[in-house]
Amino acid sequence: MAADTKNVSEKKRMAISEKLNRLGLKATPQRLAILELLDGNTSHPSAEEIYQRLKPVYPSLSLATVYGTVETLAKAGELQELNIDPVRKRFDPNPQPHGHFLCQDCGKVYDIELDFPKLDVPQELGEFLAESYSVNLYGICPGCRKKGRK
Amino acid sequence: MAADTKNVSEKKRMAISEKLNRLGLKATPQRLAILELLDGNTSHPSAEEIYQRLKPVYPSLSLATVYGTVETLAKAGELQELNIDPVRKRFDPNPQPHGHFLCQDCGKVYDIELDFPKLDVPQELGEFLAESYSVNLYGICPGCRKKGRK
DNA sequence: GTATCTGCAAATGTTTTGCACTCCA
DNA sequence: TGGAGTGCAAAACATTTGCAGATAC
Repeated sequence: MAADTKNVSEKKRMAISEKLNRLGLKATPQRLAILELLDGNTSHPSAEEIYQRLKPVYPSLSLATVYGTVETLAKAGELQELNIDPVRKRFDPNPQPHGHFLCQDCGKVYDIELDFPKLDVPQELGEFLAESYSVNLYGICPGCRKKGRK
Repeated sequence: MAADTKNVSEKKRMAISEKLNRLGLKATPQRLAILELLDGNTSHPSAEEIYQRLKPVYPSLSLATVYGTVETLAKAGELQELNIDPVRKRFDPNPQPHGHFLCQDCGKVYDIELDFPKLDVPQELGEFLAESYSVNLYGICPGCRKKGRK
């Protein structure tokens, strides 16, 4: 069991490592850790949250490195920066445009399915050239609605 | 001519003043100035830009007052705060949800028409209750495309 | 070996806050 | 006149930057 788990994360780490090299980026332990944390993560953490989660495991990790890494990865198209939260950037390992919902009660960001048409990007919109887009919703999430009903 | 212009802005100011009172807000010179500046303004200024524009006319105006005023007005539903620019909030006098385009070259924010369906808000989306939403596009604006082509 | 990357600390820029004073209703 | 609103200065955050030392390739 433990061996299996280890194999799985080994494999995952190797895949991430190769992906980084393919992008011309060095596969440093910090980058591996950040990408591994984000992989399949739907909590849309901020830079600070990523830092706090990894600090216990990589005590030498610096917040500036987290900022640098997510910026590099966003530019490489491996993840997206979300401007949904007015206070801080959030990061999403899924670089495809999709809807997000910010709960104004608990501050959590959720992926959300919309029947909005997908927009292919880059796309010409009149004389504007759109290279990416985002759909942000604001309101109350299911959990907070239940709490509110008390 | 000058008299007409004065009448027009007099009327406008009175309308704004009444609107504020209707909302239970005091019609202070600062609020009138901010609302008058924003009225019909499609440049989506930041708090700092509003402050810089009004400072020459109202030298005592404080940046904190600008922040307070736009927050109050946004809560009252009279304008909307845009989270499109990762660095600073922008303000739009049109409180209706509509598309925005941020030019990654010049930093200008444009209103944009989309054939995306309008979403009535508040709206139930599964168990989520959406109270507002925004569609943000990122790319290059017509002016910057022309410049880039040089 | 070397260009890239990291960590640290300081700087920057935006937004918020506390509080005394002012002024609109 | 009283409570809401303003201005000021300081504080609080999020993010960026410069640079010296470390390290992946």
